[in-house]
Amino acid sequence: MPSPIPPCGIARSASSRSSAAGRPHSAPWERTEARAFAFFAIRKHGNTMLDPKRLRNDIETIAAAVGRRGFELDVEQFRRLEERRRDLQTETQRLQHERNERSKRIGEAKARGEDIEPLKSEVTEIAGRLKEAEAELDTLQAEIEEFLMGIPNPPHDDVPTGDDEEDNEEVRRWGEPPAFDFEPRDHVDLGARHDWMDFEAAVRVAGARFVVMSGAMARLHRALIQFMLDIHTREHGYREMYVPFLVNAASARGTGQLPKFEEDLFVTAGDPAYYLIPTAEVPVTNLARDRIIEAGQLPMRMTAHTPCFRSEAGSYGKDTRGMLRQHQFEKVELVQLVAPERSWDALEELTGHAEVVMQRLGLPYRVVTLCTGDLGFSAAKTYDIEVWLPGQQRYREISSCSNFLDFQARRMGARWRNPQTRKPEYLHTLNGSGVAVGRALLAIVENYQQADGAIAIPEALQPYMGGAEFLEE
RNA sequence: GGAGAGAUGGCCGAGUGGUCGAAGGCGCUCCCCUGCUAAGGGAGUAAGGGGCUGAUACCCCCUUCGAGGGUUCGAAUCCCUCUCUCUCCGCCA
Repeated sequence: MPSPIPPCGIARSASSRSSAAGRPHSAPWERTEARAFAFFAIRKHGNTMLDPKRLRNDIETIAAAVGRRGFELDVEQFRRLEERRRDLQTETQRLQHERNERSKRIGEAKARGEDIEPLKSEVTEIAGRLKEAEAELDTLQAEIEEFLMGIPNPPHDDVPTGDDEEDNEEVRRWGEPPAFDFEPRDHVDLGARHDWMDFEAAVRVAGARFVVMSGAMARLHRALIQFMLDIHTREHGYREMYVPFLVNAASARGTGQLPKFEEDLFVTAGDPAYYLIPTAEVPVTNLARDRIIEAGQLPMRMTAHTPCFRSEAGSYGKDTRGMLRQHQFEKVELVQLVAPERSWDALEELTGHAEVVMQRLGLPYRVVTLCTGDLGFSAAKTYDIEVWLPGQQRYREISSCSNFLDFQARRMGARWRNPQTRKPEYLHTLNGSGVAVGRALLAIVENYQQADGAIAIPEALQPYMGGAEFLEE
C-alpha cells in the first residue's frame, strides 16, 4: 500500500537548536504540559526520547555522554525508580492476570448454571486491590517519564566538548571574504536606498523584529526561494512539499518544541490552539508521525519553503539591528527520513546540499561542528554553515544541519519496516536549512555591495531576476 | 453555524456483554504447482510493555479496537465527556 508520504527526504533543526545549555530548563514536573505528554508517551508509544532499554542496560555510558553537555544524569535516582517500577508492575500484572482468569471462570460457571455469587465477590476484592496498584504504578511511571523526558540526546563521539559557540570546531571554509576598497556598510544602511528595507514601516504595521521589503529587494527575496527549491528538487533529489504553517500540539511535541520550548512559539488563541511553525521541520518531519514507512520508500527526501515564526523570547537585545533575527522569516528546509545505518552519511550529504546553495551564490562561508554546549536538545550532531557578513566582519549562522538519530522518531512514533526483521523500527530523522532566505538575502546585499551603494546580483540568481545584474529601483 | 453518519490490525472491513487480539478480504513472508509472465494451492503475518535469559532466540504474562472517564465479576460491544473524519444545509471564498 503506497504511503501518502512521497519518496524523498532530509531534515534540519534550527528549532531544536534552542539549546540544551543556553536556556535554563524548568523542571518538567513544574509544567502541566510535560505531565500530559508523559502520559501520552506511555500510552501511545511506551517510550521516551531515549531508548528505555538502553538506559536500563547502559546508563553509565549515557550518563557520561550527556555529561559532556553539562547535563547531570542522576543514575542512582533512576535505579531507585526503576526498581520500584519493576516490582509494582509485576504485582499489577499478576493481579490483572488473576482477575482475567477468574472472570473467565465466572462465565463458564454461569453457562453451566452454577451459583456465581461467591466467585463474584472474590473478583471484586481482587479488583479493589488492583485499582490501588494501578494508580500507584501510573504515578510512578509518570515520574519516570518526567525524569527521562528531560534527558537530551547523547552527543555523537565526534562532537567536541565545550560550553558555547566559542568552542565550536571549524571543519572547512569556502570562498574569501570580499576585499573592499571602501568602508563596507551593513544591510540596514544599504537597504535604506529606495526603501528596499523599511524597518520603521514594519514597526508601525507589526512591531520590532519585522521588516517590510519593497521593489527589487522583495523580488530578490522571492528569487532566492525559487532558486533554492530548484536546486534541491532538480539536482539533489528532494520532493517539494507545501505544508501547513500552523500545527497542532501533537506535532509540536513530535519534533520537540513542546513541552520544553513552548515560550519560543507563537500560539493561536482558540481552542484547540494552533502553533505557528518555527521551522518547516515541524510540519514536514511530522508527516511520518505514527506511521510505518516501507523500506523501499527510504530515504525520504523532502524540501519545503515556509515562513517561520519565533517569539525570540530570551534574546532581548541580541541582534536587534536589521533583519538577522526576526519574528518572521522564510526558509527553504531540507528534511530526510532514513534507515538508521544511513543517517551519518545522510548528514554529510545534506550539509553538502546546503553548501551548494552558498557556492552558487558565491557567498563565503565556513562549516562548524557545534560543540556539546551549543548543540540542540534533540540533536546528536549538528553542522552550522556560517556566512561571512561584511557589515559585522564575522561569520553568522545561515544553516543548521542535524542528525537526530531516532530521538525525534521515537517520540513521534515514526517507524519503518526493516526488511531484515520484518518488524517496524524507529527510523532516523535529519534536517537542515537549505538555506535561510532572509539571511541569504542580507548576506548578498552586504557581500555584493558596490562603492556607490548599488547591489550586484550573483550570476546564478540573475535568470531569476529577469537577467538584471544589479538591483534596480 | 444547523442536521446526520462514523472512528477496529500495514490497508479495507465484520463484530451490540464472556470462549474476540478480534471473521473475511487485500498486502506482505515462506513453501508447492505451473517450462518464463499471468493464474492457482498451502502455511504464516498487529503493536507496545513486563518477566525469564548470555540473547533484540524461545517461553509466560500484561496492555491496546479514536482519547478520557463510568457501569459490570467481565466491555471493541452499554453510559458520559472530548477529539477528529465524512455527508447534507447555511455561510464565506
